[in-house]
Amino acid sequence: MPELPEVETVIRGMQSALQNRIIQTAIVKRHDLRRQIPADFTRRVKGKTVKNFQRRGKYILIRLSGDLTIIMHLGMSGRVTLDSQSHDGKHDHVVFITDDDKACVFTDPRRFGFVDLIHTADEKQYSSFRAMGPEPLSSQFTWRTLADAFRNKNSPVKTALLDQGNVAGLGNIYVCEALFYAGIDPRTPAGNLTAQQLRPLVTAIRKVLNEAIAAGGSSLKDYVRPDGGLGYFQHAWAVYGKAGQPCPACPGEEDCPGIQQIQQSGRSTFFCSEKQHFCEKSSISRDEA
DNA sequence: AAGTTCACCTGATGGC
DNA sequence: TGCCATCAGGTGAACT
Repeated sequence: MPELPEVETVIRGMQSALQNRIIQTAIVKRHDLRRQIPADFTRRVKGKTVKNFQRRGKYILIRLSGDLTIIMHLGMSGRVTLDSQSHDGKHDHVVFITDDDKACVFTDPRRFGFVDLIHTADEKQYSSFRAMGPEPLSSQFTWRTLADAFRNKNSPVKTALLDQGNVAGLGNIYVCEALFYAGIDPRTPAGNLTAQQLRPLVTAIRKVLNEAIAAGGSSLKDYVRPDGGLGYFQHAWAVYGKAGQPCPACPGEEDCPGIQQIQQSGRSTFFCSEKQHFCEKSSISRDEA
């Protein structure tokens, strides 16, 4: 399920349900997720107060009393259920019981996600965060920072945007969508892009993320928000998962081939080659960079 | 060294 | 009904 908008939706749900609650206990039913859950996890979080929540890229940070931070990642199939009525499902891995006797359950069939616990002071050194790029919805993210990150890169802009070291939180869906709105061919080498293309790209990234957050994320497969409601941004996808369908930007135009699907770095890319233009390397891009 | 492929794991889907 | 192949929102190690 989870790219930045889905993670943000999960955090907002957890925040309203768990903020200022005390963790009575945390039952770890399986330690062997993508990373091992620390053996002393339960002992260390028991009795702690949930202070607040933050997001870094696709990672959920849960601040506890005692200067501890739970780091949670949803992988491909991770879910969080609040006020859960049952937590004995096959893939229910961690259950938090709070002082209002409610259960918050972390479920992840594929176990690509994980739950970890660190001292808050060690966060900057945490391996996942050390080389992570700027938050795309922050003022730190500009066409200039993207230009710096893309300089001399030959990998396709689609692949470069998925690299969390260039910009944090983007995944396959929203990269396809953003490149569509920016009118950029996903096969363009990242280093070829000029300010002319990078400005609308930054705008498009912010637009798709903000709209998806407002819609409660995209519900794919059986993903639901922590409160049980469905996100509905999947209905707003322009290109993702729409191979063979008409391009929404050029309906009825004879020279529009419709949405095409290709593979890039082993992942599906959806785009319209009529609306999205390939950018040749220009001397201008080198001069500006 | 940058760029690509693969492995990690389970479930859903579709063809035969 | 079953069996097999393919695909899926992510990440990082192991290749070239």
